[in-house]
Amino acid sequence: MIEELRRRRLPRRFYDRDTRQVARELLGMRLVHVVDGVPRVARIVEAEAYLGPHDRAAHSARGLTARTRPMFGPPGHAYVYLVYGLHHCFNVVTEREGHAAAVLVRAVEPLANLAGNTRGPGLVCRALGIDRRQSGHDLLSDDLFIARPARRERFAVATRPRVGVDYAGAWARRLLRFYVRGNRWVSRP
DNA sequence: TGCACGATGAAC
DNA sequence: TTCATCGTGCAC
Repeated sequence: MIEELRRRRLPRRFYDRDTRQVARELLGMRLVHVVDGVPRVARIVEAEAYLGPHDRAAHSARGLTARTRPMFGPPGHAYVYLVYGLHHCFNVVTEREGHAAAVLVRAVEPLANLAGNTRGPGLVCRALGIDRRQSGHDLLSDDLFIARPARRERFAVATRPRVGVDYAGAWARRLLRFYVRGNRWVSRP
């Protein structure tokens, strides 16, 4: 199964595009983390786009720091950070190097070797075994990557404001959160 | 060196 | 609605 998933791994050019487009198309994709030789597999059902330094809700809006460095790097890499001192959030870096945009994976549907709740970004990381040691990790690697499903899946996409960014003024009201309509694993339908 | 504050989750 | 909990970023 793991070789099949690796064959369907998304190429660099998938990530090197408009961040909203990437966020929307990430829905339905398989997020895979191999832990102790066991592939944990989940279907992405909710994601948020963070457009770049001009986006007041994005971490890159406060400039390049040791923490946010991966956001400023090439697309197709992980950006993982700690929020509220206890939860990790997994992001996918998008667009050309230097653009500093990313997509936050907010919820996934468990498919294989996952235990527990996955409705929310902190819970996604807990279930998949992701923490900030994975920040900067290449998503074209063999142990942490995103793959296409074996067959096309049809679903409707809902668009909403992002969660937890009220401090960002008008940017908080932008419709940059996408999820699979009707999916029971979405964190906030 | 100190301090205010989260791209959250769980309990009440 | 409240609170846990600590790395980060920026003010002294």
